Amino acid sequence: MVKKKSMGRQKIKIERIKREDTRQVTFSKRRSGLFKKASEMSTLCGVETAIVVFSPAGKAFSFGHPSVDTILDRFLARTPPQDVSAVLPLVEAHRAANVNELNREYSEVRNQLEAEKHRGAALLQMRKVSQNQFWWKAPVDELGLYELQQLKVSMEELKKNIAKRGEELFIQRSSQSQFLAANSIGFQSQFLAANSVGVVDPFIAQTTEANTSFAPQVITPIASQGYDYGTNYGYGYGC
Amino acid sequence: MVKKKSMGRQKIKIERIKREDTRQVTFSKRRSGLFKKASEMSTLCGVETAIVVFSPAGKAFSFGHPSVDTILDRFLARTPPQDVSAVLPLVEAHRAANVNELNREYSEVRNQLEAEKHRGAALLQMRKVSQNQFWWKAPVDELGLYELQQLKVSMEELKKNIAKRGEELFIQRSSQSQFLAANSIGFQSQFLAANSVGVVDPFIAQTTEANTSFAPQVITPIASQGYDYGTNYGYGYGC
DNA sequence: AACTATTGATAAGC
DNA sequence: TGCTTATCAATAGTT
Repeated sequence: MVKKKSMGRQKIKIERIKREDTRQVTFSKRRSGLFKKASEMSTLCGVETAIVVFSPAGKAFSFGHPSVDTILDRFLARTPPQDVSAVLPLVEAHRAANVNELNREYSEVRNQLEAEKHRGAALLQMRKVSQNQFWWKAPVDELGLYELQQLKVSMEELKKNIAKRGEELFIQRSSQSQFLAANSIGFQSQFLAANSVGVVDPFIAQTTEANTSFAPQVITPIASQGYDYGTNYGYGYGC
Repeated sequence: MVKKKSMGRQKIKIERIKREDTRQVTFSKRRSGLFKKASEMSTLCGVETAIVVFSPAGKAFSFGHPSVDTILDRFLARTPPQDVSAVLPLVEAHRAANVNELNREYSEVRNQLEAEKHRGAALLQMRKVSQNQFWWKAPVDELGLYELQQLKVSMEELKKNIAKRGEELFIQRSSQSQFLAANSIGFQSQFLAANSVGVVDPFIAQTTEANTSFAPQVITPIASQGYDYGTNYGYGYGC
């Protein structure tokens, strides 16, 4: 009989750890692990890396290879005059907000994607598909019997929804329905009439290419070569 | 006898990888892993993290939770500015560059997000739905005419796929098909016939008002509260 | 980009 | 914190 000495590592959900002591321990461990990873990457790949972490208490922890300041200076292109924000806020703040928002959403989405991983192949598949086409174009090949059954049930539901929605739109537009007339198509019953699929009408929504992408590429400043890959870091206080 | 499909991961020495292609691949993988770790740590421990990486080519990659700038500004204790005209262009260009890098860095996930935004509420809704149910249960209410039109076309496709898949499974399991029988679901032709998923004929170009700008967002001020981590050290030459 | 055999990281428990 | 162990997660080498 052997009594296990520990339960070993357990899987955890990526969400704020409630217990304070545990949270602190985890922070310490992971921070260490993160810095180690950064160090390895820097050495292995010949890149320069800087990390800054602020604990809730406002304490700063940092890692830099070769040095935090060197990298941050480069990143921020910090120029002598250290004053900028009094006025640039207008256009600038908006952009900063975008970045902020972008980051937030990145985390959010990634967490969601992470969650989806555990929901089986069907959803994973969906995710891929959603990148290219509309979700309903998802290939059925990966679906198993159970999923197909679900699909069947859901299709019935969907059918009802579509019918309902179709009528809504129909009614909604009937008053000014030049298009409807022009196409001699009504939603009412035809909408779901049998399997026979009607022909798609030529009208197509213009993709508003009023795109919101961010500003076109701005070449990243910089460069400089000749690195020093001596993993030369150590612990120390306040600096 | 089973032939191993790969040697699996091998231990490596932490030193600059010589092969260019391998180094690049490793950089990509580890950078992704590093950012993920940072994201997890931020969430788990409620800390703010920023990472900046410069490739040898001078290309910048960054990660920030909640945002790189917020954190770096704080870290550098940048003082309130006054002289704008001279610096604005520089800073602006930088921000733009940063945004650009963000875009690159999160391309996979963000593209999806972007796509969803451009597509309006429908897909966003889908994303939510995917957390709970199966994608095909996505409500149709949010769909506009254009989407419905797409749906119609896609349903035809889907129908074919389902039929095909259904037959595959049918054949594949015909010998032990109690499952099918028990559920009174036949895939062959019945499957689709029974559901008669014929769809629509929407039309009309609809301006998807999915006007995709990012929601303005105030930069998250730094919180400071709670606990106090004892150790405050930093890696790096700098100091 | 996808796949595994491995190595590496780490949640628990002391 | 530091150590240990059992697991979980990341990833090197291949295809």
